[in-house]
Formats: sequence, C-alpha cells, structure tokens
Amino acid sequence: MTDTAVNARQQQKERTRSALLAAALELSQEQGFAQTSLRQVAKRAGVVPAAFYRHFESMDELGLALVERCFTTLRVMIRDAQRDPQVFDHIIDASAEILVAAVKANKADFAFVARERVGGSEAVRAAIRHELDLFATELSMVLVRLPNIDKWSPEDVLMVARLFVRNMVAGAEEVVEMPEGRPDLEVRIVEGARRQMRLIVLGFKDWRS
Amino acid sequence: MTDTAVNARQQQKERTRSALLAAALELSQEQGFAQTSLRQVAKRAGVVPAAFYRHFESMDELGLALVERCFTTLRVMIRDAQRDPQVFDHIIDASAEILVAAVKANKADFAFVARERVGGSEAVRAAIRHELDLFATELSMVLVRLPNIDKWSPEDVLMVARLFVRNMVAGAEEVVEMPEGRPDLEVRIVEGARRQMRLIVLGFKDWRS
DNA sequence: CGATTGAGTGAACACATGTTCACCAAAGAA
DNA sequence: TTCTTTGGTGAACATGTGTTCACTCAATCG
Repeated sequence: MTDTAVNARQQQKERTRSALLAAALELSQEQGFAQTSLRQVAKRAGVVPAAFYRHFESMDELGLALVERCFTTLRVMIRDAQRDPQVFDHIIDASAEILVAAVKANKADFAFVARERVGGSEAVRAAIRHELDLFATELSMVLVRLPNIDKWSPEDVLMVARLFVRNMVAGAEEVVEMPEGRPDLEVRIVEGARRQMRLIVLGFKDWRS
Repeated sequence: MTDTAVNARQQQKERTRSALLAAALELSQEQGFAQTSLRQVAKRAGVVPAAFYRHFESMDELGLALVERCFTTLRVMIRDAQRDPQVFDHIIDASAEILVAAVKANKADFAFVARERVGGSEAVRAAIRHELDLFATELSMVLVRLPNIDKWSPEDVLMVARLFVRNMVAGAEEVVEMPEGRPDLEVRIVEGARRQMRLIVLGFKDWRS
C-alpha cells in the first residue's frame, strides 16, 4: 500500500486529532489556552477524556502542535505575499494592510500566538519565541535588499527586523482584541500601523553605526 | 481619633491584605495570574481560604487591585526620572537604561503587567490596556516639547507615543524573560532597545503629514 | 477465514478548586 | 464592665480536574 493510502484507520485517527486541535484552538480563543482543560477539549471534540491520550501525551504537547500549525499557516501566507512583485515594491505601505487581512483571516491562530507568546506555559512560550526569532531572521534577509539598508551591518539589519516583527505582533494583538463589527476601528489600526512603519523607515537613510 | 489612628484592627487587616497581594504577585511570577487559585494565594499568605473573602470578592478583584498598585509604583518611578533635568536632556539615550533599571528593580510588578496585559482575564486585561493608554497620553505631552515634534499634529504625536510605549512594553517583556545572572544578555537588550529608539527618533525631522 | 491491533469507551480514583456556614476570640464602643 | 463588631477559623459541599484501567469492536493483517 502507498503511504497516502485510503487507510480508513489512519484517516479516522487524523480526523479526531484535528478535531482535538480545533477544539483547543476554539477554547483558547474563548478563555485562553492555559485555562483550557484536557476534559473540555475532549468534550468539544466529541470524544471521551481518555481518548485524548491516544493523540497527545499532555496538554503541553497539544499546545506545541498548535504553535507549529499556526506558524506554518503564517509562513505560507507571508511567502505568497512576498511573491507578488507589486507588493514587494511598496512593501511598507502594503505590509500594514497585509497584516490586518492576514490576522482577520486567521484570527484564531493569531490570537493563540499573541496570547500564549507571553501568558502560556514555559514550553509553549519558548516555542513561540523561537518561531518569532526565525521570522525576524527571515525578514532581515528581505530587508537587506532595500535601498539604504544594503550597506548596514548584519546586526543592525537584524535589529530593525526585530523592530518590525515586534510591531507586527503588537498590531496583530490590536486586531485580535478588536471588537466584532467595528470597521472604523480597523481602518484606524491600519492607518496607525502604516504611519509607525513609515516613521521607522524614514530613519533608514540617516542611520549610522 | 484621627483617621490614621494606630487602630490595631485596621492595621492588622491592612497587613493581611498586603500579604494576600504579595502572595498573588509571587505566584503570578511563578505560574501566571490566571493559573493562580484563591486557595494558593490564601495558603501562601498564611490564612485560611475563607478569610480571602474578607478582603476581596473574587480573584478578579484582587487582580484589579494588583494592576492599580503596579501602575502607581511605575508612575512614581517615571515621574522621578522626568524630574532629573540631565535625564530629560538626553531622554532617548537614557530611556533605555532607565527602563531596564526600573524593570529589574520591580521585576514582579512588570512581569505581572506584561503577562496579564494579554493573557489574563477580560477585566484585568481591560484595566491594563486603559493604564497603558493613559501612559501614552502622558508621554505625548512630554514628547510635544521635543524639537521637530512641536509642530506635529496631535494625532501624530500620540501615534509616536504609542510606538514608544509599545516598544517599552516589549523591552520590559525581554528583561522579564531574561534568565537570572546573565549580565551579558542585559547589555544586549539595553543596546538593542537604545538603537531602536534612536532609529525611530531619526525619522522625526523628516516626518510630514 | 480467524487472529491481532488499536482508537475510542465508561467507570473509577485521588485530588484541587470556589463557596457556604456556624463559630470563635479579640478589639472597639457603650 | 458588658455588648457589639469583625477578621480569621475549620469543616463541609458540590464540582472539575488529570490519569488509570479493563473493556469493546471494527479495521487491518496473515
């Protein structure tokens, strides 16, 4: 048999595994991951508590799987955005809108990352920080191709990449906390984020050391 | 009797109240406020669980009291720093060191604010966000006296104030998460924060609209 | 086909939680 | 002094928790 066989056994297992992940993500959005219990997750996934252990050793392991899944989603999105040349040309002006659109489309994922980045368990926190660091490194490889920056030292490029990531996370937090059905607030957030990005970029050409 | 009378009754009450607050702050630092139970707080404060209710209606109310206390501490610190004219003259270069020193001196308070700002209960989160907004407003009144900025629109000044507060919070988070006894990491954080601030400031003179 | 594997069950456990209640003893008021 | 107020006690409660165990029964294997 092929390893992507229509193996009903594995298929069913994968289905309840995603049900557990989805349930955990939902509950995290409602009350935070740390306040979410194994039993709640199992119940919402339509499964008995003991069955949880067939898929994860503990809630911590479930949390790490969730982090991984969120960042894969996120990474694909950023990659697609970068591929669009029009976006790359106006990277600063566009990035604010892209961010808001991305966050809105995957609100649950971003909410999880934003909340558990600082509030969650030690293991989950460390995993998220690591992923964000990776992000900053990737971003610095994009930034180094921008005018003015191309002559900076690698440390400075990384510094400004971190500054961007930090403000993206903060922007994501704002969108996540945004009440439902308030498009006026949304444009305010986009506008504020864009201005902050532009202000930062303005300093590029005068940066030394 | 005067209202600051050596009233043994009130005195004792106030003492166990602070014991409860201190216990809650300690436990928050170890495991997060949301994961801290009423019984744990009572036990560490050396009191029976039922006694908790003589001081707070719920853990949520205790959390709000903690937020208030943290920000009063913080406000005093910033006010003292502003009063020093030497600091005000080199506000940007100094602010990074001040921040790190302040965070290190009141690590528990800052850790609480940083964590519960996004991970805590709805009520606690709202309270912290409100206090931080107040902070940004206060800061904008300081910033408006700086060269270049004095002609900006009020919205733009507030925007840059928010940018600063956001990065201060992020810097505080870094210090809080910093492992014990790693002074090398500390200077890296100070240096990084200072560079980011300087980069932002560089944009001031070219800002328009 | 019969044997085996393994995802999901349901009950039980030992414990921690928030909240209540009647009670106590000391501080303060009369 | 006696009476009242009140911060703190200890026991009890109902409920939610993580984890275990022997079990079923359908999909898979030989």
